[in-house]
Amino acid sequence: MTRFAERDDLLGLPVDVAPHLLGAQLITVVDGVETRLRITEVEAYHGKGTGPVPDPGSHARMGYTARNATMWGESGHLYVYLSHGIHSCINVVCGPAGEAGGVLLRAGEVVMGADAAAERRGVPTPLGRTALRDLARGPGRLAKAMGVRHALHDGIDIASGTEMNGATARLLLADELADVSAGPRVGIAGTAGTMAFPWRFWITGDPTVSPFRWGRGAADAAAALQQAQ
DNA sequence: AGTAAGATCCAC
DNA sequence: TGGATCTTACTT
Repeated sequence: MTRFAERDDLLGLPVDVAPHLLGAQLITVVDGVETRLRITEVEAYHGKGTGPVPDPGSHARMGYTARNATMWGESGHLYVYLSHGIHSCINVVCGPAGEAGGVLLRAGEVVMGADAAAERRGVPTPLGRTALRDLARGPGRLAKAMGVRHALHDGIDIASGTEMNGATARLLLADELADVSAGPRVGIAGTAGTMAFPWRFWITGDPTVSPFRWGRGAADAAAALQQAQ
């Protein structure tokens, strides 16, 4: 925990950068309130033309669109998108400008500002052990707990720490690589959600890691695979 | 213009 | 297990 992430730290392929974000801290200051999150679970997403193989599960799989524009920009910004019309989710953009890629922050432990996070989540305080564990367990909960919203903060820069709509965000890197496990991504249809893309990474044994759930297409693919054997 | 599906969460 | 809730992107 010695220094903030710079743009160059995030210049690699998302799948290579992702494990290094485990154990790092995302720090937000929203309307003067600081919250710190120890990141425990992430997923890598590439774009069209990014990396040696195409990623069929990425928002940027088909190329540049208005929605995924931030993914194509320079590293160190946050791609914040709306999921299912309800939930904001946070990605750390990786790779050089002109190449799409990001690391989705799926879960973490709130290590500072838990009361403010609970208020944003609508969770009653004081927080019990389970409520504290669940505060940022899942990508939608995580963004809400940190006060980051799609409409306000898509594109916010964590490398410069520049303010955007009342918020700043930074990333404090971990000193050492965590004990990392890898597996299929959550909620992704088809092959992209199977072990063909083991691009979900988490800190082994950490209680804040979100419970695994097969994506619809992934479940179908797995069933078809079982059938074939 | 219409529609289907979605990187999710919560209550039943 | 299904409904909420709405945006995006693809089809007619």
